[in-house]
Amino acid sequence: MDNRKIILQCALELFYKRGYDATSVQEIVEKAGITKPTMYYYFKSKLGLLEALIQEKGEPLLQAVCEVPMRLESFEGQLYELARLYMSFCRRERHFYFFMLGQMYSPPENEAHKATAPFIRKQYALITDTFQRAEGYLGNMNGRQEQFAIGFLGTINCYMMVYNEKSMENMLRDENIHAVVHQFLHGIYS
Amino acid sequence: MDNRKIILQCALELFYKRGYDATSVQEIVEKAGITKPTMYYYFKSKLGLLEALIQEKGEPLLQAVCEVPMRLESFEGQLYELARLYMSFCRRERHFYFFMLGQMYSPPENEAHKATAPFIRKQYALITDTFQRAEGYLGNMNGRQEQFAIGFLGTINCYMMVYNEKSMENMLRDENIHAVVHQFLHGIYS
DNA sequence: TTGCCATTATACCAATCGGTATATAAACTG
DNA sequence: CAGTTTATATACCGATTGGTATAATGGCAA
Repeated sequence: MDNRKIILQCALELFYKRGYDATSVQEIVEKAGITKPTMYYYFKSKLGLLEALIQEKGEPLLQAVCEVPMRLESFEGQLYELARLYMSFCRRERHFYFFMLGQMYSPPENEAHKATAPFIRKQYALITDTFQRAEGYLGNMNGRQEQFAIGFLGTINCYMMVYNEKSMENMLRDENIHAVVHQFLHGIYS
Repeated sequence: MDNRKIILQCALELFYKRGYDATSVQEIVEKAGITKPTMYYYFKSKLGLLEALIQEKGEPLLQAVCEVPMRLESFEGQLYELARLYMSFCRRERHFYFFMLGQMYSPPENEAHKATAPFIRKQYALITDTFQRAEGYLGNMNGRQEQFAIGFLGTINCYMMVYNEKSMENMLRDENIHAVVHQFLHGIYS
């Protein structure tokens, strides 16, 4: 099999379990069954390895989020579709998603944070656009579009954390997707 | 001044900026203007230093959260008081709070995560109790008390992240406290 | 003064860190 | 076949890591 992909996968699992800083290059190459120069041949540094990981695992999510408004006209429909998208992605790429989630809250001066920040900012920008386009439907948001985006993704992430501790199998059922969006739109009452 | 407290404060600022793993003992003692054996005299290890930090900075928050239901009868009043408490604490101990927030999402096998997990679990337990006691008011929650607790704290944390990037001065105004709890209870509509 | 105990520093440890110079093996190219 | 490129390993680098053995302070009690 392709050594490059093996390295990426092993690195992801170790980054997820131990974090970027705490994972040594030595551990990665041992797990991958290769040696250091091989890793430095494909990725010019430990940071380069992380960047490649973000690029190759993250791009499909950004692409999918991008395409949602092109397929759906209703604002609420877009929200449901986004929730479904994120939960589906999180189930498929669980280690990657929770690793990124952790980086989001990690110190801004951190090397790993800087590598992850653009990917996360792109997500927020796309979701903020979704609220921006709903201006006629939601009324005047007083520039709180980004706050809504953060709150929306935050609510989804809370749910995913809950399901992560039980099982993620049921998470994708329509009633659960509905519950997340409903909580964001209408709160826990009703 | 007390060297012990200087070490704790310097460690916190470095942990916040760079993360626990990426911060070396050498950096801490240099910033504190002392040498390594002094640090190892007060805290027997780097991990011991972190544990002392969590204990001494975190205990007041747990204590305050504990006392909320003793002072207030109304469920919604308790929620407002909790939101005010967290925002006030976050403003007073900003570096500590965001450091803990980052640890919450960090890998479970991580040494630093294990040290912070009990503190975070205690918080969730106390908030879960608040929802449990509101059973008569909220109706049957079908065992979703903990999910509500996670969602409630999650919503508050999202708001604090938003205010952290602007200014935290206005965060404590009554209308903002109200907005957070209202979003949790009634959603972004209404 | 004497002795004890709390506090701090000098100087060091083995282990590990990210990264590389160099050599080699295999595969493609002419 | 020879020459080049791609892919991999051995063996090493200086720097830094968390941690400590040892000794010197300083103040306080007897």
